[in-house]
Amino acid sequence: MPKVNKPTESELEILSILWEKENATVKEVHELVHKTKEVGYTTTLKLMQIMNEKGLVTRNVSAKKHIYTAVLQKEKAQHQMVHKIIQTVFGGSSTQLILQTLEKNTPSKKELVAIKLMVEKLQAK
Amino acid sequence: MPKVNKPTESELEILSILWEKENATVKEVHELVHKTKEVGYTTTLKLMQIMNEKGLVTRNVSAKKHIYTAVLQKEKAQHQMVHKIIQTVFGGSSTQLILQTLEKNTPSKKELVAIKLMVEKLQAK
DNA sequence: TTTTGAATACGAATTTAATCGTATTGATAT
DNA sequence: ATATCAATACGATTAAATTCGTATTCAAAA
Repeated sequence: MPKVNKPTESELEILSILWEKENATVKEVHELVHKTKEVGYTTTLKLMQIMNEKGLVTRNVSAKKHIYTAVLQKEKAQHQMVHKIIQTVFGGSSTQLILQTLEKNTPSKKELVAIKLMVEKLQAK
Repeated sequence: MPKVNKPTESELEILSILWEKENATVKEVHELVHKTKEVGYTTTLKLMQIMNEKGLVTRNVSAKKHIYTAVLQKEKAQHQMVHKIIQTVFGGSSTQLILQTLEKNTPSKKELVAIKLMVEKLQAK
């Protein structure tokens, strides 16, 4: 088993930032994290170092300011999380998740069209 | 704020069982939990007692074997979790979640029809 | 009644995650 | 070269979740 590096809550927050910015220094990440949470700089630093050890991110150390990049890709994390949620609270049915999400968050006209197109594309196969 | 009792990982596992069985004793819950995880009886017991303190479950104590029932309802938990995931890894777009889930877990013909019907129902409004 | 065993209660240890203070490093401006 | 200061390294503490051992309780069988 290739080991599923499930990021923790805080790690996910940092990953989101890295996905957004492609890559970033600790300072840049911290500035964004700090907007949301009251937390010290070295806390963010430490978390990113741990994430590096875990292999969730890599970093370029050639300069003094290390440049971090996400290793765990967004799509992978999305899939992991969706899969988990389907198994734990939707009895393994992705359709249940979809139906309920449609009901609770009625998408815009445009989005509904996009979803319908996707369904039809899958039906065509 | 009415306080969002976010269940932990282990608590969720127990809740799933209670949702399934409507209500259950510690022994019944533990037997199922134990199939998946190597964990002692008193661990499950303690968790359920803590969940009771938190208000995630209630219990009927009139007999020696306490009967536990979920307070946090399945739909509520589903919604909480879906909402969270949409915010953290799908940039707030429920449609992104839906499209990706469709792609990754191609539902059956029948399910595709159900989803399409739901979309059309929403479009009609 | 007394014994027995299943069940709960509860304290405490362990593990994992998050936080932070202080030490050290290294580039750059003087 | 040296002082400065931004940046990283790292140990240690705190907090939260999980685990479990032992004590206690209680109903039913003997």
